[in-house]
Order: sequence, then structure tokens, then C-alpha cells
Amino acid sequence: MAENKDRHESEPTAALRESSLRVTKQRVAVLAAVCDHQHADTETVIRAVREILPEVSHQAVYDSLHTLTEVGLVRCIQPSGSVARYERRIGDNHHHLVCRSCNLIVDVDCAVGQAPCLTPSHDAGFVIEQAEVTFWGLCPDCAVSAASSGSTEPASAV
Amino acid sequence: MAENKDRHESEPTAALRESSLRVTKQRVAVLAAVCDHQHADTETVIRAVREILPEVSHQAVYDSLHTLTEVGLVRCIQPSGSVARYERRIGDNHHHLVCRSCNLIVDVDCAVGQAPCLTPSHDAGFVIEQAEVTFWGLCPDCAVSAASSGSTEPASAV
DNA sequence: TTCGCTTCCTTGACTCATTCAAGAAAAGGC
DNA sequence: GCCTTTTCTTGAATGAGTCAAGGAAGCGAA
Repeated sequence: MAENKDRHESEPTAALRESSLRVTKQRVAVLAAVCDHQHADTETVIRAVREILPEVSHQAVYDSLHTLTEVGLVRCIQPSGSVARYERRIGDNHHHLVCRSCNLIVDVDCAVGQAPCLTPSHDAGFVIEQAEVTFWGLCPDCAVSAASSGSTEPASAV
Repeated sequence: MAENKDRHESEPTAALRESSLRVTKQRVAVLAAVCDHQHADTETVIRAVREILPEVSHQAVYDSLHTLTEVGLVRCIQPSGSVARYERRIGDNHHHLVCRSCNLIVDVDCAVGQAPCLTPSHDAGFVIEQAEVTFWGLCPDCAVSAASSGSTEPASAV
């Protein structure tokens, strides 16, 4: 228990200090929760944090997530039709596969090296900072279900 | 006025019929509004529709937008942190430039021909149907403001 | 043109993620 | 340990979007 907690706290604590943020147990817990639950939505983060700090307010979690996003310790992604989701993997240029059926999100490395699709055919005069690529489709499980049920609809069971 | 209205109604009407949808004045007006206001959010569409049909309900606009999206007459996009936005240009494989400062959205053609970034380095077993690419940056106006104010912050004036 | 079935629209209430605001509590430099 | 500043708690509010029921309109057939 204790060693588990220590393992979780040491890295987030160091990360907070490196970013010149005050180290509060709420922030440490939020950062650890995002580490443990990749692509978690805010509600999942709140539940995870409350396993360690039962009395934490949802506002503290929202504030922490915003602050951590601002300094770049976590990244916020929001596929169409989804609430905000957070991930700890940052800095590398990776993108996301999203399952249309079960909403599973999976990381994928960039297809074309470091700066993948960072070159639109015509940039309309924009100064481009970042390319965000989302692949929509069916995850392996849902694809199998759809195939075995003989249609592209997600299968209910069997 | 009248000819303007006719010009707007004839194309949407035909499009609705081709998609086997009932032609209602609400749907015609919604489709025309999306044509006239590329990347409009729902509120903008409602306002535009009410210039023609002052009594239209917001629910009718929501329903129409959903139906039109379902049959593929319009496309719904939702950049992170933005509400749903709709566009009439569909079928081609184009992507979007979004200005971080003023939220302007501009279409860009696909960088790599027809199926641009449709090949992630590792597909994790997903059956991929579509790649959605969003380029984040600064539009020409905001880039100029930022440069002339000597920082990357959006300039307030001057 | 009228009839009748089906789909669509209006009305009004509701959900839920997210934000706002004010005061209490905690972090961290001295 | 003290004091200032930042952060957290509490509680209410906002706003995009959804749900549900009944009335209205589209459109194919007669």
C-alpha cells in the first residue's frame, strides 16, 4: 500500500516541481490518476482521485487538470461528441485511433516521422503550430463483432 | 429578394429529395443557412434560419442538423474546446485550419492526395474508416498582430 | 383535390459537463 | 513558526444539447 502510494507520488511530485507548480496532494493525485488511466475523462479522474483523497472537490480536479494542461504535463483531447479526456504522454508527436462503436481511444505513433501531416497543400497564410490527427474506425473487438453479425452495426452480444 | 430566396431554396430542396428526406421549410432553411455560413455553430444556424422563419424552434434546427449530418448532406466538426460546427462541403477529403486566437476555421485540401494520413504507423488492429486532421495555429491576421506586438500573444489592437 | 398515414415540428422541461465566485485552507519563502 | 500568495471547498450558475408528448405538415394514393 505505502510503497504503491510512494511510487505514484514521487514522479508526479518531481514533475510538478520542475514545472514550478506548488505541490499539493490534490495535484499529485490528479497527475497520478491521469498516468494510471490513459484517455480518462474528467469523471473518471475524479473517481480515481477520490480513492486516495475521498474529500476532494470536483472543482479542484478541474483546476488541476487545467493547470497541468497549461504547463504541458498532461494533454487534453476532445474527439467529436466526447467530453474532455486527458493523457500523460506528451511531447512526442502521436495521434489517436477512436472506435466509433465503443469509444475506445488508442495511441498511434506518427505515420510520417516527426512532423507528419504538418504540411497542408495550401496553408491559407496560417502559421501552423501543430497537427492533430484522429483516425475513426472500429477497434479489433468491435470489428470482429460487426463482421460476425454480418453487418457493420456493432453487435449486441454473441 | 424573391430571386435570392429561390436560388437558395432550389438546391437544398433538390438535395433533400435526393436523400429521400421530406422537404420541409425548416430543413430547407437550415441547409441554406449552412451553405451561407461555413463552419457555423448551432446558434449561428438558428439565427440565420430565423431570418427566414422567425418562429422556428431550436429543437427543429437541432433535429434537422442531425438528420442532414446522418444522410451526409452536411458535416459536423468539433475542434477541441469548441461547440459543434457544420459545413456543407462534403465528400471530398479536406481538413481544417483552426486559429488558436480568433477561432477562425478554414478548409484545406488534403496534403497527400485522396487518402492523406490514412495510414498510421501501427493500426492496433483497428479498421480505419476516416482520418480527421486539424491544423492548429494562427490565422494571417492574428499572426500579423502577434508579430507586430512583439510576442506570440494575440494583440489587443494596433 | 382530398384522405390518411407517417414523419416532423413546437413546447417546455431536463441533463450534465463545465465555469464562476467568495471565503477557508495550505504551500513555501523568510 | 509567520506571512503572503496560491489553491481548495462549497454552492450556485451557465449553456449546449437532449427528451417527451401532442399538434402540424408532407406526400403518396384515391
